[in-house]
Amino acid sequence: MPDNKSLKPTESELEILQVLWDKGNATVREVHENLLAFKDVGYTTTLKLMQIMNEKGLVKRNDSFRTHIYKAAVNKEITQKYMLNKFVSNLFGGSSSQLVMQALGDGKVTPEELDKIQLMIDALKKKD
Amino acid sequence: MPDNKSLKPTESELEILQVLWDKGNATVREVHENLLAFKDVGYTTTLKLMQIMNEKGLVKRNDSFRTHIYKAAVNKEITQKYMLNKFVSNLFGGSSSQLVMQALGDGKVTPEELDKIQLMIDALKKKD
DNA sequence: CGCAATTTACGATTTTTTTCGTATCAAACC
DNA sequence: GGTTTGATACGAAAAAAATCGTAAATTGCG
Repeated sequence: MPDNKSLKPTESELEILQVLWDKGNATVREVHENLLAFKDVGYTTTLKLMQIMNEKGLVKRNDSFRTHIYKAAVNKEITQKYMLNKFVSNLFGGSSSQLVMQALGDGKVTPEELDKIQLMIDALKKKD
Repeated sequence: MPDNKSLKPTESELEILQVLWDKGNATVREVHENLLAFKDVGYTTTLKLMQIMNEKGLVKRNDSFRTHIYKAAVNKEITQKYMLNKFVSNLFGGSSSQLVMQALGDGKVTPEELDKIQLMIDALKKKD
């Protein structure tokens, strides 16, 4: 099981992690290009952030080549879960179901996804 | 419908908002006492934060008395929704259903709450 | 080889957020 | 009335996060 130390990525760090989770491996330039799609930021800013993340242990890098190759060092699901807990207690007084209701209400969930969620609910109910 | 300006409370500000949403009205001291339950912070820090929030328009205050009385100036649900959107795009690549699945998986949702969620799903499905 | 392009390293600055000390004022108390 | 208590105002510092400029190194190419 991947590690779970008390790592709390900042918002910018999360943006980078998302790219890495998605791509698996990536260079600074690749990550940066992805960020540019929705954010205006300089290359060296991205670079610096990724260097810091490396020091913190949020990412790993292979620097045996001239162009370093990065990958996430924290597990996606674990990080999501950790941040989700924080978020739920920060904004929903700890009630996950309240958050779920809010999230479903945004109208962006397709019927197919609703089906999947329903399956999950059924499975959870059987457990009791 | 309450206002919706692009107000982005910080983490500390959210902690204060939660107290105010819960209590309706509260003095600085009351809020501060609530914060102390889970956080170590000085009184004037809380005071200052609430003053800033007042300037920003996050809270309103009645200062006709010596001891000011504060209340939230932003709607709870709207704020939750706004922050939720940010969170979903920050951590779940914009997929609400992914977030829902994660949230349900934490095992903290009671069967009764599951029922409520299911009702909501049914209602959403009918809409198509 | 020498030049252009790309990359990392690094330091420093800027911006945002959080924190708190000190001054001041008003009310309550003896 | 003077003192203690509890409140706000305000400025400034500290801490955290984000940004970027510049320099140095490596690679590839003409």
